[in-house]
Amino acid sequence: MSDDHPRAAYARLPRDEAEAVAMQTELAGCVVEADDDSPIETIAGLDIAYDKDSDSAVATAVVMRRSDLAEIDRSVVHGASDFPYVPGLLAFRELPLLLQAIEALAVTPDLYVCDGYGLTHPRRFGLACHLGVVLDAPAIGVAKNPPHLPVEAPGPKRGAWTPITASGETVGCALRTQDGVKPVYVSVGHRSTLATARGLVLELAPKYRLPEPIRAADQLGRRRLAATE
DNA sequence: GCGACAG
DNA sequence: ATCTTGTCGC
Repeated sequence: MSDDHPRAAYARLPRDEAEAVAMQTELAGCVVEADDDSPIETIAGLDIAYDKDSDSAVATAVVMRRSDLAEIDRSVVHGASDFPYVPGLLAFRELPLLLQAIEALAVTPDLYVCDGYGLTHPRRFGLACHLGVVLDAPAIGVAKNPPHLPVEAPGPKRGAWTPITASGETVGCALRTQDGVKPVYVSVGHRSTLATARGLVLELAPKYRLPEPIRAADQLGRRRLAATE
């Protein structure tokens, strides 16, 4: 990313939905769909848990060592979302709190795994892309639900996958991480290729449907939210 | 043709 | 996202 685009500006909240869409359309050009040279040894899983009857939320980040998936760092940030959930604009709702959780970490992870889409997005700029571009760091997206695009179901075995295409371009893939379990939807966020992202997600999900860093962040957020009530 | 799209 | 525990099955 060049210096004429301050990262802080990318993280600011838009005044309305029209401006949000304009921001995404412009920033989509910043996404780098290629792997870094440096190896990925630490991975951060990110998530936000929302209180059922208030506007409070808890953003969590859990960093794991790639070699044995042991947790090496974690952070929890309590706050509230200023932006409503609007399909296609999830990043504006979650990014501010997620960035705070990341700042609270003691270590800088080599890769961020987001709960949601990366390039699998109407304007090819989902949460994982936005986060990756703002931090100028490798990021990928893992969603639990499929986009409204034609996707063939991958085979029943762990590791099976099918591409997700939009307008003739590959924007992600459906990946079966466990035998006979619903697939997850993987896409590039920033500074990664889909093949790398797919391989990593499979590697990070040796026992459950979701990658371990995401599972850990998810559980941590739920527990902290319940403990706060 | 329009609308449907993560959390 | 959230409401929700145990239970049936491999």
